[in-house]
Amino acid sequence: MYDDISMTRLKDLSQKTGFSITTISRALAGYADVNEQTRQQIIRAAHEMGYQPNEVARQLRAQRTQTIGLIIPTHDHSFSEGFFNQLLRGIGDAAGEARFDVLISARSPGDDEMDSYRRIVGGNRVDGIILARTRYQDERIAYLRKVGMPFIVSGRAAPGEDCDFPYIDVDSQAGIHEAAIHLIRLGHRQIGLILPPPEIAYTEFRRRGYAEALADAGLTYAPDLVVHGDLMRSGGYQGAITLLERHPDLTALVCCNDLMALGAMQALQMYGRAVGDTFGVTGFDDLPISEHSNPPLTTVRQPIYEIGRRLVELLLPVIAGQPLQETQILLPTELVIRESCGAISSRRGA
Amino acid sequence: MYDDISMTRLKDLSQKTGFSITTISRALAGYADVNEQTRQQIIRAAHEMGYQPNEVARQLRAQRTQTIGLIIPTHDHSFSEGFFNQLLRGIGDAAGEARFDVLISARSPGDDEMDSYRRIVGGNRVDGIILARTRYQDERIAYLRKVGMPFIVSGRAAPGEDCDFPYIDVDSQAGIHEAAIHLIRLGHRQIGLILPPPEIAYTEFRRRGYAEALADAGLTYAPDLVVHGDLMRSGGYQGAITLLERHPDLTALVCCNDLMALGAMQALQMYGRAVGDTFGVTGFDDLPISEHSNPPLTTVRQPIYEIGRRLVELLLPVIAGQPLQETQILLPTELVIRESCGAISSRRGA
DNA sequence: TTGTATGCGTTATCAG
DNA sequence: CTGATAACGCATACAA
Repeated sequence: MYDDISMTRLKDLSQKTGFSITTISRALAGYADVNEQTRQQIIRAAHEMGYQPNEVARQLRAQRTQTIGLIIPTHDHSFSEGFFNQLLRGIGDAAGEARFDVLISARSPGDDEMDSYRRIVGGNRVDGIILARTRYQDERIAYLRKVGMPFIVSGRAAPGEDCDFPYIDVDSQAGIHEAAIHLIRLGHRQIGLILPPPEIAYTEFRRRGYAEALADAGLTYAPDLVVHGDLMRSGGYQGAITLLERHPDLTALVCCNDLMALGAMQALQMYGRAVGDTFGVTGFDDLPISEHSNPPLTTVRQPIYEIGRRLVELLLPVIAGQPLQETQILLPTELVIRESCGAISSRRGA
Repeated sequence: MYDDISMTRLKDLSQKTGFSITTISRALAGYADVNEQTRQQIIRAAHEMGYQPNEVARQLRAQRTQTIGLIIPTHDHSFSEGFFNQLLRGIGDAAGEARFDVLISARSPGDDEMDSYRRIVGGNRVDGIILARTRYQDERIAYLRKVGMPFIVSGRAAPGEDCDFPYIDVDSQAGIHEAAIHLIRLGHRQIGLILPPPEIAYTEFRRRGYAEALADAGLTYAPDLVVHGDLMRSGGYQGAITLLERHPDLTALVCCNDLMALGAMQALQMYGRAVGDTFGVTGFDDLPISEHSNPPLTTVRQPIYEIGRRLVELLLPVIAGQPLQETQILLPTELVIRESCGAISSRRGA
């Protein structure tokens, strides 16, 4: 209630200077058809009274918000450590440079996610949306398309689904393929896979990368070597245990993100496996943390920060109504080899 | 330009149903003085046409935005790994539960930070602000106070400055004191300190905690055992090297956040110091990463996520005009002892 | 129970 | 060069 002590409006400037609101507005906006003396007088008054245009009124008037929306499940613990931070940093930087703000809607566990979308998007709070972690039959995408809100997606549609929207994704399939091949080259034959949850669109790409690598090496794909995890440490931990119980002869594990790889390593070490020596583990993402794990994690790097930046750089023209040429971008990954993948033949001291 | 395909307004519902805008508005808002049949008819129409109230118009009308502002330097690399993520997660969760969104303004390197404040705050884009990482003579606080925008601060004013605003902080001084005492008890006498940048308000609290601990143990405070770092790994790395060059007999290092401690450990190990054995290192924050460093970091834990939540919980009543009782909260820290602090006498194999 | 009129603060159109 | 007026979409005081 003790708000707005110094809230100055055009009307106040008008009263102070004696000019009309229109003239004030035009003077401040830099229009040429304002007497230079008048302008100076107005600018001085605006300065004195600490005038700051009401952005909400501007938004209503202009039907533009200079804001990008991002709807994320902050309550999802994988948020706090993993992918989203880096992505947000890239988004924030690029948005800031373009004088855009970022509106974050954090859906709480009980809520319907679509409610957030309807409120933010349908409520005209943003000019465009960045959507992350695509899902099968993603109704968010269907909604955004229906209402015509500019959007860009981090991650393609799942294989076999229509993918006629702008996105940036990395080639998960090739990335996981490379990681699996790396393990195979090191001599591993019993290789488990910890996938993301099945509803996530890229899960199938990663599964395929793994399956292909096995096929390339003449190994058979055993479904019981594959489990799903929750993309957090706990998922990797439990997944590793499950696989270890099923297959005590397991010697390697492909994990579909770094957090799960870290959790898996913990379980493996608890089970007495020598990760980095006789047991191999790979991750995906290359989070900062992964460089400092014990042993340092061999992982499939994706340029998350850069992706965040480019998402914005792609979204802004769409918002401005300029059709893009390059609208679907598939980035390569890079296998970062550290020390978490040993050879199957013990090489300690070799 | 191909926007707003399905943008329905009250006016459209009015045309469709034949009722006035007022009645539509009141029916949808659940007012009792609307004929129940009318209401049903209106609700059905709203549903059919996918009506979603324009939040910007509502904001302008109500002079409230249901939004909390957070202005952060995403370009600051410490953002992506450190304190802010966790804080943001806490803020996001608590805000989401209260149906508030979070507006993030990411100032780019070149910009004047105060411009962001003026635009967001003076522009009425938010109902309240969360301000993090207080500085000396913090002009942001002066500004928020001047314009009467509700705000709450993560971190007190620096010692000796007025601190008549609501905040949540941890007792840095006691925390660092405890860490330093821990090292002293383990036999360390030559203990370095890597502080945050001098302009940060809590820097002096942490310096005092260190100085006090030395005094308690009858050790003298040597200014050349103290350096400032940038709160990132690089700062810890460089700080450790500086101190090591100055004092080759150094056996322990108190670092004012975990990231710097991690960087310092790297430098120390490069210089052949046995961190966790003959050399002791402590951090501050207890980031998830610190549990998994090598060796695992002994650190002063602060409940960052919880702080984020409580910041929102404190801010909301202020926004609602309810004066708070407890307005300045000082939380205790907790020393989490892991393996990065050895005793000065070699105990390898002891 | 419903409708008319007004205003939130801004910008654009148009007339003087 | 300047000003009156309208409109963005919504919600309310007041009238009918």
